[in-house]
Amino acid sequence: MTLETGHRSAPASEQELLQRAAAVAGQSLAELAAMLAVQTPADLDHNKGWGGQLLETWLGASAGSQPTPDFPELGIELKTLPVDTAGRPLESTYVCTVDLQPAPGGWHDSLVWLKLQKVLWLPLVTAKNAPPGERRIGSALLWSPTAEQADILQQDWEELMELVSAGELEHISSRQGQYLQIRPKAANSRALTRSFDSDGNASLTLPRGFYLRPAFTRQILQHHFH
Amino acid sequence: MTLETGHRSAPASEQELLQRAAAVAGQSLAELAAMLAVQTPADLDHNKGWGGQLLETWLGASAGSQPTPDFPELGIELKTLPVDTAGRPLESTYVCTVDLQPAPGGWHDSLVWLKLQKVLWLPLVTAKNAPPGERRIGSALLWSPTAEQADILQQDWEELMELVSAGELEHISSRQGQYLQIRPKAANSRALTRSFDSDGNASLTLPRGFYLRPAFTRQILQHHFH
DNA sequence: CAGGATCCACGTGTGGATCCTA
DNA sequence: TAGGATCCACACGTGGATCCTG
Repeated sequence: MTLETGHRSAPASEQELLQRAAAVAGQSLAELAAMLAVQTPADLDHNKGWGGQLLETWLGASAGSQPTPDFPELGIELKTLPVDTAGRPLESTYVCTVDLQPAPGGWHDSLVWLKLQKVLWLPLVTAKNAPPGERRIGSALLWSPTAEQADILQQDWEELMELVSAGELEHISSRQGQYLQIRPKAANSRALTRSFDSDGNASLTLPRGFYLRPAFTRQILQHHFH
Repeated sequence: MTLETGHRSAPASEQELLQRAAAVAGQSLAELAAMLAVQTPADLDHNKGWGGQLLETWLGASAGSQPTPDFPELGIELKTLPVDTAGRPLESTYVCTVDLQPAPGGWHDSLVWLKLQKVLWLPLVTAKNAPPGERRIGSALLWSPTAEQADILQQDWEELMELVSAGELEHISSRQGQYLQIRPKAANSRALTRSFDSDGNASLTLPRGFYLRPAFTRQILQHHFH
């Protein structure tokens, strides 16, 4: 394995992407950070995305924050997934921002579907109270939803977007959705973004994001590694 | 409706049983207790089975505590089910005692299967902190497991009984089993009953029972009352 | 502002314990 | 001791809040 620093070219194929992931499987994030000449923080309190961005760099994901999959040419989205020592996901997984002034369009036009069609799940094994550097990179899983999973994701998305489109944002609860939920996605609870109410009038509300529930990502990992 | 006291003859048919159940649907347990000339306790702390036994009396279930369905001629087991005001089961449901020195025999010979083949679920609507007399009798549901439900119950039973038969009782956790679990069923944690260990030697352990998880009975009621 | 995510207080669920009757 | 069940402390899950980077 060659030690490289700085940015890296995008992988040319699924195979190359999987090889890059396999090359660091078993390593700690501190080891990967050293290879990339990046500092390892003592905690994630003020840098929650550190692990994900470290692996984006290593794997050669497109820089920047664009509403597209991380590897546009491959149609693959990268998601790191904090798991406990038994391999069970510990947190929900952010998918994308909810468009609160949505253009017309169905599930198959949605950003959620675009991003979830093919995902490279990269477990980060996180022991209790362990610092970020001690997290270990697990075996990557290149996943696409089964027909059943896609059906339920679509149902969830349609149920939620129906309310968004009707301006019923205040009637959306994080408890809705079997696999997919809508939760706040903002700097803080005072942040505001443009939306509209049920009368069609412009208004301002807390920005929201789509998230996958832990129960769903647990199912995905169990299904493949059990 | 005739007011009757004391014991009642067993119902001669499913239809008669369902009619007796329908006759008290909507009533409070205090009203039923008055009809049966039974005292209503102020709480259930020292009489947890009061509601169940009241309805056994009203419906004409066989007296006594025998390891058979409550209506042997009809092959029907009666289960009262405490539910919240939204109709969601609040507690697990006791099925029967676990035989800790089991005779050989499969799922279809088991007491669990015998009792669960046909169950009359009788919801008892229980508002928060409401006394026993204020519980209201709901609409009865005569249920038999679907093929899928029966499959999972069988899987659970086989997984659990394999451990019991191997004397691995101490390795059984209440967390095992998707629908069916094994939990203590005793006067207290010092109670002991005969069993044997993994070396085949006689020993004494806490008596256990089979229980249905609330998630399962919620599924049953939802499926029928949607 | 979109994407990279985690933090943590608090409500819900339930595993273990328990009680009465026949 | 089998059957009728419920009680309740506490672990666990998660909904709402939050933080950094490009």
